[in-house]
Amino acid sequence: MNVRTLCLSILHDGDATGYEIRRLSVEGECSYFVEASFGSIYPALARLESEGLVSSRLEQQDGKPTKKVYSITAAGRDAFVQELSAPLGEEMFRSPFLLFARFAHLLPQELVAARADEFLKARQERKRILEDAQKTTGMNASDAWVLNYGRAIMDVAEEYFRTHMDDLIKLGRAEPKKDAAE
Amino acid sequence: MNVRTLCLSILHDGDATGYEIRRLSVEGECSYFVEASFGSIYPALARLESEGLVSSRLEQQDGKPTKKVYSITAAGRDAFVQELSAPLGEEMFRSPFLLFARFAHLLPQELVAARADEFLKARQERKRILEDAQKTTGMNASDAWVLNYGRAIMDVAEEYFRTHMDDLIKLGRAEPKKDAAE
DNA sequence: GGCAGGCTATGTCGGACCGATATATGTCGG
DNA sequence: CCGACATATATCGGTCCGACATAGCCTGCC
Repeated sequence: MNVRTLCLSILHDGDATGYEIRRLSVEGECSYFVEASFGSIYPALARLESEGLVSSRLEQQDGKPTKKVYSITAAGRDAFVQELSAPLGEEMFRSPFLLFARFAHLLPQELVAARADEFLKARQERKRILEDAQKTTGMNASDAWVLNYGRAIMDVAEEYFRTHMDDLIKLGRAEPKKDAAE
Repeated sequence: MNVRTLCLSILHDGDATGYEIRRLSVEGECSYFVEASFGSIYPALARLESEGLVSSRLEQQDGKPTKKVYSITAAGRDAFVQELSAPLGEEMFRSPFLLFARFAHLLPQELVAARADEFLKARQERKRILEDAQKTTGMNASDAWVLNYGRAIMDVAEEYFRTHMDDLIKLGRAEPKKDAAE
């Protein structure tokens, strides 16, 4: 599941610029399971265009820079369905915080508490994005299913973390380098 | 949170070869939130050794190729704690299956059903690995906390998916290319 | 007025990382 | 006896991220 497929999936639902694709992938309804950076989106779009899977047109705007709007072609739609029919890649989950948490006993308690708080806030922000997306209209049944699945898990993840984070913080080292302050 | 830090985290708990680090990162208790391939582990270990953060010794075995066992040094432990004290990277979750699911209405129902089944099996396998890890002895409180957090979420994810996957499958296109079979 | 900062917008580049492959050794089953 | 599998190390091409470069326009502030 590469960036090319991600671009095709967004263009399948409507025209967009590279910038908009990036924003959708980071802040949109699917930001919790697909994401891509400019460094891969722009080259991917250029290659897709050279292969005839998307087309582009320049569009002037007043008060904003000229943008390059991409549209998916018939060949692009075919390639997209083809891609979805191929074997799927593995699910991937990376959490620097959980690696950090595994070594809480090596670290000062205040640091563990601060990181835990950041983590909770980040989780709540993600949840909020999903809730906002759920309010938008023009969503098909598949999108709704995926969104509901995501929300169900995020709700539990947040709830569980909120009620157990104190146990984690208690594992942190109390009063580290006390002498330095005296 | 790079591969170097992952290697240090494993070596912090005991000596290991590159091969063992890979196996732990893919099948171990933390495989659900950290993972790395040979292509990044071996170069990372070589660089860590050149920087004096780990040391290595060759160990002959009968019935198996000679292995290169790495140990963390005092400088390595310091660097590891330093790394954990630095700002953490973002959590990342990638799911080719959920992208697939968003377009279930474009795809034949049998394909959706097959992928959903694969997905459920993969989830159950992950859960099994975590349950096995929980049974092992010699686990500290931090490890136990992380493991409990992971299990809580995985249990819900599996349960929710199992009870809702039929709704997803129903969104698939019924009887595609029927004429070809007649 | 001017100018710093922020948003929109496109793009490049170095480095990190994955996945496949190469290589070697030994076991085990058919 | 040979292919399949497991252990073990290592490299390489290609993909992708994160930081940076560039540029126009808008807003707020002193």
